Amino acid sequence: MASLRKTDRQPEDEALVETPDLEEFIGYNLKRAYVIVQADFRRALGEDGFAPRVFSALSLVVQYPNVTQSGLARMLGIERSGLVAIVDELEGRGLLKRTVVPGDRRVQALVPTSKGKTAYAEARAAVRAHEDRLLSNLSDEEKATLMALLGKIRSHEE
Amino acid sequence: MASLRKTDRQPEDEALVETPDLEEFIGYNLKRAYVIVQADFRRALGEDGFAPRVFSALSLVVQYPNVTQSGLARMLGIERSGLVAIVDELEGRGLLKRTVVPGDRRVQALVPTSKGKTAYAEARAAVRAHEDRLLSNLSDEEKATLMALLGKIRSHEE
DNA sequence: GGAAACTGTTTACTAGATTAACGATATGGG
DNA sequence: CCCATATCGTTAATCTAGTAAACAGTTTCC
Repeated sequence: MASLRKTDRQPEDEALVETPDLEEFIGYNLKRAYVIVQADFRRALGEDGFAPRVFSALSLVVQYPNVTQSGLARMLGIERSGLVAIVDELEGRGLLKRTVVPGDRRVQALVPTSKGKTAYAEARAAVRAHEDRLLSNLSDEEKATLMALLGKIRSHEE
Repeated sequence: MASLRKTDRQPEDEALVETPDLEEFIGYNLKRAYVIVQADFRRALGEDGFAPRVFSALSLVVQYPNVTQSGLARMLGIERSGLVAIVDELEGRGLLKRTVVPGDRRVQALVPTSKGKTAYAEARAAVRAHEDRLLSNLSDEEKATLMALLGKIRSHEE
């Protein structure tokens, strides 16, 4: 048999193989693309950098200071129980504070520290660099088109 | 999301952070879109339907009969150890068989049963219906454009 | 002949996320 | 006012998807 080093040969005795069905599905292509982008994101931000979801949370806290955890979870589309660890991490790194809200002792508003704002600005630059590099084979117009089409899918969000 | 107001914008924010907006990142939009499509996939295929990755594996086994597990894992972009459970499930449901390959006693070729081919044809129809419905606000041309753009990202595979 | 590589598998671990429950608090109706 | 109901942040248990490392058996190559 021939060498099977990098690519796997398919049996020649079968009928000629057509284009795989999988490639026709948007969902499959979406996932494969997402995995690539996510892996590159992590690589770009490094070992002790932000995970994508932590970066997203910090971004929203910087953009919407005094947001509550429930509000943040809603924005991120995750359960508020799942947000606790994320906020713990960000608070542990001194990037935000849980603060008391006068008038409602249930909630704790999330406020970015100045260190948090700086860290976010730096991380955002790193993320932009990562996307610019990874997507350098897409023109600005193509990127805008992709955003618009993903937005059409996202229109199914609550 | 749009219902949330920005609060207490401090002057120093402007200096440090221009418009921190998650929506500008391809990765974020990709993930949000992926989550929606995947959730709808599962809803459409039902409680005891295929999970996306199981569907993908079955698809490839039907189209590439006699593929090995290593080859299949490579095609799916996952580790071969992670494929064992998927193949176990498909074999347990009688949809494929692990068969001995004369000439190489290490590998076990994966062959779809006729039940497996039928089940795949039905599942594929269900997945197509799910995508047609979910993406009904995209024209055929837009879907093709989206595929092409995702393909450009996927060109970074391997 | 022997080192290196490959196959399928098990085991252990991680990350991400969900559900259900909880105590504390807030709110609105009667 | 009281009480039912809802909300907030949190913990704990569980689930899924996926990786990494090791393994015995097998094959390839020099």
